[in-house]
Amino acid sequence: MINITLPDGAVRQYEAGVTAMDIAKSISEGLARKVLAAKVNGQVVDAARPITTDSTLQLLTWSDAEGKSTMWHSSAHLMAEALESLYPGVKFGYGPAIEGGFYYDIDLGGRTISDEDLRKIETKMNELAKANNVYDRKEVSKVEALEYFTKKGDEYKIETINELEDGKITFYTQGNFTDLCRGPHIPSTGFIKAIKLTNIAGAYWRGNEKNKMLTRIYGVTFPNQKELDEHLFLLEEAKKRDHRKLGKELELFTFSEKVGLGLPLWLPKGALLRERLQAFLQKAQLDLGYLPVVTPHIGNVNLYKTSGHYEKYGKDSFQTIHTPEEGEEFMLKPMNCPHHCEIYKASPKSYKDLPVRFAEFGTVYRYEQHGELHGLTRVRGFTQDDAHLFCRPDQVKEEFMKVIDLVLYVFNSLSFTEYTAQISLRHQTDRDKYIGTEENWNLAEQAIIEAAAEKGLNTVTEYDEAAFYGPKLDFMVKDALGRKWQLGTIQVDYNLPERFELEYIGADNQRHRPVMIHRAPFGSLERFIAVLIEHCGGKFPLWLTPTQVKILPISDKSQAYAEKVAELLKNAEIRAEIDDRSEKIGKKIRETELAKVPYMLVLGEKEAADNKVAVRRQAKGDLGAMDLEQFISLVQEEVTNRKSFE
RNA sequence: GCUGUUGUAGCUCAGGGGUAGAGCACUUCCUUGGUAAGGAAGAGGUCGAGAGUUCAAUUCUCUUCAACAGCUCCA
Repeated sequence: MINITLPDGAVRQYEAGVTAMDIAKSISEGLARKVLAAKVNGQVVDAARPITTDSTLQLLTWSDAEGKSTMWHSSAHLMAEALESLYPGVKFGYGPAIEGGFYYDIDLGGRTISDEDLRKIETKMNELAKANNVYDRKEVSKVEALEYFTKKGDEYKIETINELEDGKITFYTQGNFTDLCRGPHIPSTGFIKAIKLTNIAGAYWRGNEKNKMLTRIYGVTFPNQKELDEHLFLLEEAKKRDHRKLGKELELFTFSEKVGLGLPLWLPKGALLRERLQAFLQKAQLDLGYLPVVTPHIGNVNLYKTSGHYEKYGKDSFQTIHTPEEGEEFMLKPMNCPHHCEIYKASPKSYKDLPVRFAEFGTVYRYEQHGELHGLTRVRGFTQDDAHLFCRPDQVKEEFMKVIDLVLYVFNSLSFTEYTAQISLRHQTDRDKYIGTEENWNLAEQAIIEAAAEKGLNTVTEYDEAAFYGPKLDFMVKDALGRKWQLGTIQVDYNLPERFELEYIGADNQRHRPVMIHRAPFGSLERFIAVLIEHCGGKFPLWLTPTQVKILPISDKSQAYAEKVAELLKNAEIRAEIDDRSEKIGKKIRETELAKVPYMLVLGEKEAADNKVAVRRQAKGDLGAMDLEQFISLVQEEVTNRKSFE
């Protein structure tokens, strides 16, 4: 008999060789129907794997992330089976589970497939799922494995097997399909109840563009139809909220081929929204002792040679521009920090002056590959809400914590309530790509880890994600549709102060080197606004929205009263517009609703006579008539408290 | 940058080897209407750009530019 410890701490005894599925059945049949895989002593395995020694056991179901990924991985196999039956001779690359589904890279031997084919493949998959074939695991020798795939003529699998260690190779078979696979898998295909193949794309074998381009088919599966429907609904909703679509509809920004790709043009409404965001952050920063600075859009190439950016990114930047007479070289500013370092150097600093915090909404230009450009989230010219804090080594942690507070204040003010932070450290072994000493790196990494812990942030730690000059703390927010976005960033930098030979005079009357912290709560205004648009679906909070109130006179007879109301709103610093077209009120309301203007004031002879306004809230409807003063205080209260739309 | 798909009016889209289509938006006129589309008339396009095939190309072919999806990249 062996002891099995369950997650709640309960210990049960079973015969050696018992499987997770047996144990599930011994607990309840209902549970057994839901078990997709098991975690035995921390390792995810098939529910049918015999357990031979005392172990801890966690049964994995659809509600566990590992349960989902096991199901999706098995779904990739199911899709492969369907493909093989529909397109004999197809060869298979990799077919993993990914966040939100799975894909399989396949070589169709010159054949192409379309969206209609996806429906055919789905149908076949459903058929095979209903057959409820078991995913059967088999250990094979390297020779056997090679023999099998040589016979099949699948060079991709052969290449993969050649890199595997003999004795650790397993095959999984379901129905008529056998694949090289480490596993684990769900018990049988019948657990897959709802299938959607989402799209087709090209992908290089092993992600290397020198290799052959394979066809990648993406899909997602669920244990019931309802969850698939919800998933499809979210996809629809995401499409509706796409910031590129809303940006056009709400007249926030545009692009012009003539101006250049990746260079957004802000339309008046978008520009005003942007300025309000800037003003909001600027006020918060002034309160926290930041000092505004302004620097030019170009800088002498020597500036970036000093900073190290030229060496690292010069080839991938916009090329330098030259003065006609002297032949001096300038670069478009890819970063604000070198300029800020020079500002720091403009006057001698005492330890009493520190920390010094220079803030600038600095527009930077970076060459991004053509295929990378995407709406406002990936552009070639963008404005960072940048600041650089120069402090003493003993101030790093405290400054870092203050920045964390600021970032969270910004998120909360914009109703991003779910966020995590990623601590990005060096690669654990490969350290050639970093600038700076081992000692400084260790100090910086430690400061971040401690500050994040003391602030009680929900963090994940990633190695090999640090910038070349220092470790960082990146904030990821979850938007209203549950999608994750990377926004703000805080980075410790021991490198630039060294390169720019920044100094301060200490209490000991000696020269010391300050530490620099880069930080940007929004990251880039462009990207942030894109995320904000999608988060709120274009229904901006009242304090940010371009037009707060639309005044809708019922007919010309109410025009004079409408103008009077508009004047009073303007005096109260409320952004209002009058729709004075000779259209019917129904049409004006419809258009204002679609333009997502939060408040409408329907003004007719009745309101004029009573000196009132009839208030309508976007998406909610008629709120009834009230005194104008009452409406103004309603709006002002909502603005002051930075309420989210709903 | 690579692979695939797409490019027709300001927007959303239909069409198709022989004088270019709709709805919305726009302009003018009529209408003065009470909480999600009142009516009429008008204007608006080198069918992304360049070349080729053809008597004839917006339509077919090639090249190119851009957008979209994915891959690779991201200070």
